[in-house]
Amino acid sequence: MNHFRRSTRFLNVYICSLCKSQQLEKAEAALIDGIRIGYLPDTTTYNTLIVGYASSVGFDAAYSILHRMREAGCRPDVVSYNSLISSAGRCALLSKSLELFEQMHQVGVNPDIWTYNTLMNLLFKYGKPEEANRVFCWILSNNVAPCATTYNTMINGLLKAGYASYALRFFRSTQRCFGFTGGIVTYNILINGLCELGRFGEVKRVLKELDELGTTPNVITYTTVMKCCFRHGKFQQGLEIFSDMKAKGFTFDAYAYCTVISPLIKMGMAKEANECMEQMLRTGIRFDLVSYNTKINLYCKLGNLEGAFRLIDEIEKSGTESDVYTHTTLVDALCKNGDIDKAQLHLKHMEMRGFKSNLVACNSLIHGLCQAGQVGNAMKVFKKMEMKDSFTYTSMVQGLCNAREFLTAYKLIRTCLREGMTLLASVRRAVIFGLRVSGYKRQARKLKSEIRMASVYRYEG
DNA sequence: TTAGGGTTAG
Repeated sequence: MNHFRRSTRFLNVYICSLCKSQQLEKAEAALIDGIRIGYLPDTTTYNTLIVGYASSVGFDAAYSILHRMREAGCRPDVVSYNSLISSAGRCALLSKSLELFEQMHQVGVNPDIWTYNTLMNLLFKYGKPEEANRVFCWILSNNVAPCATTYNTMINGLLKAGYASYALRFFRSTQRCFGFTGGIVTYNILINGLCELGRFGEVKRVLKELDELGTTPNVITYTTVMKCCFRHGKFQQGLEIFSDMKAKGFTFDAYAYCTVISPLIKMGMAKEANECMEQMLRTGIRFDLVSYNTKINLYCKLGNLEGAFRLIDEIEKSGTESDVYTHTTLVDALCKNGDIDKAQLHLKHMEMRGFKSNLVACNSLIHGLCQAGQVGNAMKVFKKMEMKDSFTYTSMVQGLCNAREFLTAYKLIRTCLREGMTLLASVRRAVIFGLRVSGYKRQARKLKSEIRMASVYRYEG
């Protein structure tokens, strides 16, 4: 008996390593070979396959393992259900996750703290913070012991839902009532959430608290603060953090590299970004989709569009699906290159592949059409767009000014202001100047005063 | 089997 148990354990370890490297066919073959020579698969074997199928194929494939498991006489346990609940959530199937939670009760499998943590996380992720909070209260009232992940999930979810003050109060109360001190993960969650909300004073206080606790910041802490600096225009400070990380000997992962490469591209420092990318390639890091998208963006900015398109094949060969970022980056590059026809063709290609029309791609197209002097065509795209933002209006108004259609630009800019959006100052000035020199002095005065009023309103708001 | 950082447009 012990012999079989030990052998099954070896079989499970082997199947697990195959699943992790996405070799599902080999994992299935190992299972068949194992049975043939008398190593009976157990619940852990099938749980391993659930995780393998969930990460490489998808929820349905993972769910089908549950039936195979029962047919083989193995009873699904809490790990089987937790893995499936999590997989359904990753595939945007929240109702399926909740269904599986119900099913657990019906078949007599008791949920554990992992089940509740996963559910809470999914409820926050899909915009249901009240329900996530109800799960937390349920945990407490039913004497299930929360763990660090439970508190961290609550803090993260509350911050992402915009309840920063409540998240901080929640953290303080877990410290007081449950003796939860919080570790580096908690502090990283707090720093990231507060950075996203622009509450830099509190970020500084949290960083100080981390230091006082004697906890060493890790690569995630640094990456988070660095991104925050770049996002708020503090490029020099961001680059200093990057140098500091190198000096301290941090091992850079794909997240850290992408965090620094993208702002370098944005700042027009393509040469430096390329050096950083080459460094990233030298480390042999496995490229995931975001890394590939960053590389595609870099190639586009270096003018290597052919190389950028070749990278799509590389992505697909690596077994990853390209996404809306991949294609939108290419549409923008084609527009900037003046290849408007190719950009429009690529947009059609995106639609055929099931990508919905997206704001960024339309904005790039409007900008490209205006730059190419096709203001009429740009206006057609503009009118068809269901959603517009300040980028849309800025490009369109700029295009109209270049075409000396100041009255139309005047009407658009007023709509934009009414909707509470801002335009680049240079574009606002161009419209006012254009109106004046074209003899529309009254409209120019009116617009100037409306712009002033809108800025006062925003300031007071 | 659960929680934290990275990608596109004016």
